[in-house]
Amino acid sequence: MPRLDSANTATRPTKLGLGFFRASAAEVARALIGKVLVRHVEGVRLRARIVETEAYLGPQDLASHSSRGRTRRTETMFGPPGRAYVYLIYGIYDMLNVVVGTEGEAHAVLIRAAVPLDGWEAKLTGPGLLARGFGVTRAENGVTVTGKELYFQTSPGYRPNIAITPRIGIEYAKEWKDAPLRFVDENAIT
DNA sequence: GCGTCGATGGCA
DNA sequence: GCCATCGACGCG
Repeated sequence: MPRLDSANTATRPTKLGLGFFRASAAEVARALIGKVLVRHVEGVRLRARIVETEAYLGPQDLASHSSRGRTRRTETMFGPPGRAYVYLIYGIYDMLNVVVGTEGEAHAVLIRAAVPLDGWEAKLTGPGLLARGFGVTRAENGVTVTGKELYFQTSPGYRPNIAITPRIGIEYAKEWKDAPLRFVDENAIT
């Protein structure tokens, strides 16, 4: 009797490759719910299951930084997918995003919250705290998210219960403020 | 429990 | 003069 492949892959997390990030921002944002963010830094491995994301589209999306055009800050967004777009907000917090879609499109997914794994104690209940908890700062702007220090994994056997809502903190974005581009895992307590 | 507000810096 | 935020504070 042959061993079932699905039984194999169902027990071991696999790393998400570049292809995963070539889809639309909404698709990637939704697909990242329940996946695991992994960070290797200074000999330590940090892992957390993603429970909240938001999709930011190209220049037409008034909530997206790309709507202000290609500038020094947004340069990474307009680059190839599969890289981290990290910027400072309110002078205090760094935000971790992943560039997705195709190069030049400037679509990105904001990682907003996660649940720490492996006994790691951390508060990752918002984008500012998440980046801080993972030690991600603007120094990581432009690094690949399919490398050794920062990457995503599947979470075999985990089934998120996904809710879709408007994005947070973008009241200024006119007709885009109500766009259903925020994805939340209802299994998690937020 | 909820609303309000200050911190703090890069950006257009 | 804005912010893709957070936590502290004041209510009652």
